[in-house]
Amino acid sequence: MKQITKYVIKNSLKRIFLYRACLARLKMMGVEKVFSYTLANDTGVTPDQVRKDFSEFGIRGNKRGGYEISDLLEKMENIFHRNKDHNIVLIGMGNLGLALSKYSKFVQRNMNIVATFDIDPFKQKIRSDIPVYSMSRLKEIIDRFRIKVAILAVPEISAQQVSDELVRAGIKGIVNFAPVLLKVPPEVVINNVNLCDELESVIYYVHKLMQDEGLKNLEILYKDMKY
Amino acid sequence: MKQITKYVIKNSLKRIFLYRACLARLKMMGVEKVFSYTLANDTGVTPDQVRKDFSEFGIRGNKRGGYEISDLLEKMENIFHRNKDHNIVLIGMGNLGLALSKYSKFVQRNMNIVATFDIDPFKQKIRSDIPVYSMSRLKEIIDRFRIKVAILAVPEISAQQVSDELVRAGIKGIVNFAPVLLKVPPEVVINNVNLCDELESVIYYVHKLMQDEGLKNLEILYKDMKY
DNA sequence: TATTTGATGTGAAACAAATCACAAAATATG
DNA sequence: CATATTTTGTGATTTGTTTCACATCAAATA
Ligand SMILES: NC(=O)c1ccc[n+]([C@@H]2O[C@H](COP(=O)([O-])OP(=O)(O)OC[C@H]3O[C@@H](n4cnc5c(N)ncnc54)[C@H](O)[C@@H]3O)[C@@H](O)[C@H]2O)c1
Ligand SMILES: NC(=O)c1ccc[n+]([C@@H]2O[C@H](COP(=O)([O-])OP(=O)(O)OC[C@H]3O[C@@H](n4cnc5c(N)ncnc54)[C@H](O)[C@@H]3O)[C@@H](O)[C@H]2O)c1
Repeated sequence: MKQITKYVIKNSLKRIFLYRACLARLKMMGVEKVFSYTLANDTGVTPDQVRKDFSEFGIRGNKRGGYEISDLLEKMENIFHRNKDHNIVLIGMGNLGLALSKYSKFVQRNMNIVATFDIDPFKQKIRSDIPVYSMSRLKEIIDRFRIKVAILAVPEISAQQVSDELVRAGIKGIVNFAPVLLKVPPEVVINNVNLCDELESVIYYVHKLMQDEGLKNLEILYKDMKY
Repeated sequence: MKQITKYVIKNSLKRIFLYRACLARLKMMGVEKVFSYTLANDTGVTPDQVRKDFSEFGIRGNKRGGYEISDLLEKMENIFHRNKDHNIVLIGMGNLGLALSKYSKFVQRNMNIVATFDIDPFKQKIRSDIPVYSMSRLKEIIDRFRIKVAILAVPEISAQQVSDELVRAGIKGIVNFAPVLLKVPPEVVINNVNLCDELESVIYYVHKLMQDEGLKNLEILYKDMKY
């Protein structure tokens, strides 16, 4: 009945995030306008790609004049629904969960962890701005705040079971830090973040690079690791 | 002089990690053999893809007989240099750094954080299995342990400066958790992990899914979010 | 206002990745 | 031992993504 839905975020979307981060920085520096090649230079992609990506997401500038940064950012905010607040829950207040609950960038981007949950009564006593609830109150809180997205930071062994609970409680998207492939119904979005794999990837590429040094191979590597 | 090298790990490599995780689990369960469709079922890709990926990484099974799990895992260990130990350093023992330093999966996969560093003398007093050094000892330790890979968990504002220090000390690969694009020489591999983006991606896809429900759009979404 | 300049936006072309289709090989079966 | 069956491995094909090339438009200039 349950099926695997293991997703990889599209590269063009990742690049849009990149552009946005860059634009936000430029805006802070007082810059008002950009051209596709400005963004390209700053993010390491080609100007063509910037424009194609914008085209894909329906973002348009004005010919000759480039793009108005505020305008561009506003359009992106709309695309990503960043003008509204997003309430999130976090399950598992262990090492990782605790760190994530303290991460201020989430709030800065309007993503509020409004509640955290843990099976361990001891964890429920953590003094923190965000309340730590017992798992029995999961559905109640998710319903009350109309929460659709959860961060899962429980041990591998409990991940599937907690994921099932989340889906039953109405969660539609999960950022999963446990190194397991969750089985969820097809209408639930899973984004697996596997930090071991991220580290291993780097080790893999570093080895590849050191094995056969020289520019020829650098180029091959670059092909392998496209932006 | 410095240039941006912002990489995205190739999807085929990500899938190999997926297969390996699956194989490890099957092995633990006492299974000895797999077919491409076994792996495919478990990981949500197609059997063709599994075989093509194996082909790309030079892994071969035997016709009709499928693949011997131990053999397969050994081949993968070789590809990923997992038979040897990998010494790593971690910079920034704040919320995230502390969590990462306690993550046992790194050790299980032969990736040992042998030293951590922090600018804050208070952090250097953290009682932990892994020593916390002052930044002044960075080069000394990196040289002593012949370390090539670092995890960067310092604030956004210091990330570039610390990255420069790491590169000067001989680091060739960095997993960067700060939401900035580091400028490094082309022979240094950067893997940016941006948890805000990961969360936002999920919000984006959940919205997309809810906006226009129904199976037709589910299919479109799947195209957007390929395995 | 006409002309030049410079950047966008987008089809077309080139390239890359995934799927298909089937020959080849290993095993099972009669 | 010949034949049927099953699964791999890989060219061929399709599908998707990036790069190229240039028409188009907006602004600057004369
Ligand atoms: N620590 C890290 O840096 C790190 C890095 C990457 C991935 N991860 C992954 O994140 C997850 C958490 O890692 P961690 O190091 O924080 O582990 P941890 O053991 O420190 O924390 C896990 C927390 O989950 C709680 N928990 C256990 N079962 C539960 C359940 N059924 N319902 C609710 N809560 C439950 C525990 O009480 C604990 O507080 C693991 O899957 C791990 O593999 C951790
Ligand atoms: N907390 C999280 O869950 C989280 C999640 C994703 C990304 N991040 C990113 O990871 C980084 C660290 O986040 P955090 O929450 O752990 O922050 P933090 O402030 O808790 O920790 C940062 C640590 O880096 C140390 N530091 C500062 N400047 C330094 C320097 N020049 N050299 C060495 N050490 C230095 C500080 O003393 C501190 O201990 C940030 O870039 C953040 O954006 C954090």
